[in-house]
Amino acid sequence: MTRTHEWPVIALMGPTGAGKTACALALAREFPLEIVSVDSALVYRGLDIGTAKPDPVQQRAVRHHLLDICDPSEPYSAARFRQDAVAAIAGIRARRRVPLLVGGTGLYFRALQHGLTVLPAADPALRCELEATFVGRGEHAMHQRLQQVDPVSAARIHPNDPQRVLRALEIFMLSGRPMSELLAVTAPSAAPFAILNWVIAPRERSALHARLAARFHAMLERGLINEVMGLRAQPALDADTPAMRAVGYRAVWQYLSGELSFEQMVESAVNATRQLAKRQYTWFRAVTDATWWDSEDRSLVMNLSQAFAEHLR
RNA sequence: GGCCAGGUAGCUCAGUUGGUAGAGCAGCGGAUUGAAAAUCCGCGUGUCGGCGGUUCGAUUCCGCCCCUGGCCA
Repeated sequence: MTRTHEWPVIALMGPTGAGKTACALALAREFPLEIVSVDSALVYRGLDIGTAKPDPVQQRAVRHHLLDICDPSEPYSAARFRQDAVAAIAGIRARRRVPLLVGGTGLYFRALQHGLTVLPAADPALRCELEATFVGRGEHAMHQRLQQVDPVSAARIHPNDPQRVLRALEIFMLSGRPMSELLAVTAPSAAPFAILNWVIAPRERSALHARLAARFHAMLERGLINEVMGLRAQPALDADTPAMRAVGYRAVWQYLSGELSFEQMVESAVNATRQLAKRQYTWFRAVTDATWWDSEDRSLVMNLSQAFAEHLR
């Protein structure tokens, strides 16, 4: 147990609804684990039911990190995640415990494992300013501006992708240098430890679909609408706040403001969940060194703990 | 039973003055560097309800039948 810090960190990734939490808790009964959440929605305080956040009982059973660390009115980021995760893992190892990364946010896994280029941080005020400058100046005005200052990025980023166009322009405004140049000159630094990638997912994604619909109905029964009503009552939150665009929350918000009927809300939320799962598969399939575990396999937990024991040896 | 309106992609519908059809949504594949549960890109063969008839050619016109909805009995 004294050489804990030398073991590679296991990353348990999987699409929403694949049963990551249950697996992690089962492993924690056998090994001295602490869990580091890799999830862009679980960081927000007050988003509990709709994010399927581990409940208080589960959180008492195993120590969890990176849950409820951010107010929903302020945006979290991949860069903050990387810092927070590295710090959390260092702390766990200092306690001579074993860290386990668990989550479904592909960008965060990548940012942690392969690092991020040093770039200027997001600047909300500048973003507002840029939005205001280009509004009403044509569909692709901002992209055309980017074309002038950073043609390489402009060629890579589709004109219809406002988020990335804005970010590239923001980087140029803040640093005076094109994003493409910064990416080219500085290599991102990899994680200060080895990571072993495990993916838990049904072999056939369609196996998830029925379960995701049932799970959303269960969330409604557990009070999801009340949870969103509480969030809507916070003056700092609106429909465009990143946290309120999370799967389920956006649809319930629209339902509460009368844009969707109840049936439309349910349909929209369940569709969004399926689409999220699909995008997660795309991320995980791109992890070339990952070991895939079939979440439908009855002996999954047994197999996982066997493999886990091997790696701790 | 009679009349009317419909039956086209998984769903909601458009369309073809006769040359075998296309949107939205869903679905599928992909991208992803401080918003990522976000944002974006790409992918459309389907007995055009069935059977006959007219025609070089019918999803389109005609006839009969079946189904759905409405109105009348």
